[in-house]
Amino acid sequence: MKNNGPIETSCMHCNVRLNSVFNVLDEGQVKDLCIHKSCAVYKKGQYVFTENGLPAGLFCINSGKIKLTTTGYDGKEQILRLVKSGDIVGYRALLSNERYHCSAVTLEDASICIIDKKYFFDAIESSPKLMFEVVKKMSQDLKVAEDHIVSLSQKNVRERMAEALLFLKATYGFEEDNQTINVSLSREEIADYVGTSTESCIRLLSEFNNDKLISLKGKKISILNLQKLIQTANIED
Amino acid sequence: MKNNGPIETSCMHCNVRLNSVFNVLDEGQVKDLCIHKSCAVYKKGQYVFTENGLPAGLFCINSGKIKLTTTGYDGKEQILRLVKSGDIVGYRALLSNERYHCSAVTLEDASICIIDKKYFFDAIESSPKLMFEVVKKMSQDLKVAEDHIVSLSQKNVRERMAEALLFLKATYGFEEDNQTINVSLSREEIADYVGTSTESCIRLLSEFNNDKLISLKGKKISILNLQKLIQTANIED
DNA sequence: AATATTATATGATTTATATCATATAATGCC
DNA sequence: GGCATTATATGATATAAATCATATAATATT
Repeated sequence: MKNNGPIETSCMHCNVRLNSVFNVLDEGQVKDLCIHKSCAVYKKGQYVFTENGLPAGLFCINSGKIKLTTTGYDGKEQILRLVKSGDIVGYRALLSNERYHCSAVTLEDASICIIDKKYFFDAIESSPKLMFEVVKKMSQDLKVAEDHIVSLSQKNVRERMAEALLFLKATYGFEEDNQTINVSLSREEIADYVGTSTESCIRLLSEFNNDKLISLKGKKISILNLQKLIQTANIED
Repeated sequence: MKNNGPIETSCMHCNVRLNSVFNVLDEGQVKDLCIHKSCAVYKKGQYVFTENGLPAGLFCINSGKIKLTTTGYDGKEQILRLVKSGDIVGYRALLSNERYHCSAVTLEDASICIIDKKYFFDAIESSPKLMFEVVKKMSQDLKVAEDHIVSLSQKNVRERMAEALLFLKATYGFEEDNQTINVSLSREEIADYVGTSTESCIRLLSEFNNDKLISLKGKKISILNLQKLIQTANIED
């Protein structure tokens, strides 16, 4: 049932302005852009692009959540970035004219546009504003990556686990109850982000649960004591 | 004696083309650029810019080696990037209009140009080629950072140490003897890159030395058995 | 619905690596 | 040149976290 390719849909209903980097474009530019993009619907677990593939364009997430993963040593998966609606993905390889060094997989059903490569390059060349937006996006991703490096180098697993929960909350926000993190990841996926074993991940979540920092209901994690979670993460401020 | 500020020198003797991103400029553009940059000589250990500072321009390394470091938890230093002559530094914060999130410190005496901020922005706006060069640079740094994340998440200290030596070799190359890595870092600095304790770093270098993978002479490290070091690093290929 | 498969959970054990301790070598300083 | 400081080295110990093992719960599959 899975991985049978995305279902193409009309592009008329999706609003490209959703994607923050395009907010700098004016009405005419957006209209023009829409001609050169096509939308597709992806089922949960489908690949948007894969490691070592060649970029054909820029992907814009209209709805749904995406993980960017790379295959590490002994085939172990590493989650590099987590992406939400409004974000662009695949811009790095596209801009630097390289193959993808990671894969993009949907974490839930998603609607994603692809903007034609040639058109995108024309667009950023003619609109410095747009170019700066994309540059800012990459700059932000670089900062996040380097923060992750410091965390992995200097923090223990417990601290990183608490930090990861705060990161998930910051990225995807809460559900209507104002405490449940609005994303469903398996314990293994969380471990693949934190850089630990699945067992250690499960154990620590259990501990946090026992300590009433969080509560667990299946894959859904609720933050009960934000202050204590921040303390556990050992965040400086 | 240290940190008494860089000594300003004439800009006439330094060739901006050294800096790879500027290779795409033509003769006239280089000449123009030279008017808007100023060179400075730094002693070993001096700060080029510091964490939380505001960027005044783009730094180009004419000669010397630089480390980009950030202060982690409990004040522990993390080395994020290592830079050599021809490279640019401080571009991330400059482009995204943010404060520096890391400091740049010279590892040896260095000659560094600073290109005026306003002029640099004009230059990249008028020259898409230059813009793309800078974007490629950031893209490369992002890739390296994400590779580092995978390594920190999935490899043990021994593997990361071997990998770090290969990284130092790839970055700075060998001396004339074709085996001595052309950079002098303290054991603590290497540990701050690898993400381990100074003691573990010293111990592992000692081990590699005993196993004839490398040889040690003060801060100078020579690679004696590249093949075995690659194996130890557990590099896939 | 029944069975197979995968995900979550938790205990027991091992191991890598940090930490603490102390010694020696190298470097900076008056 | 001699003294202080810092860097390197190595041993002993503690401990965080991986690994191995097994059980149960939750999902898929037929």
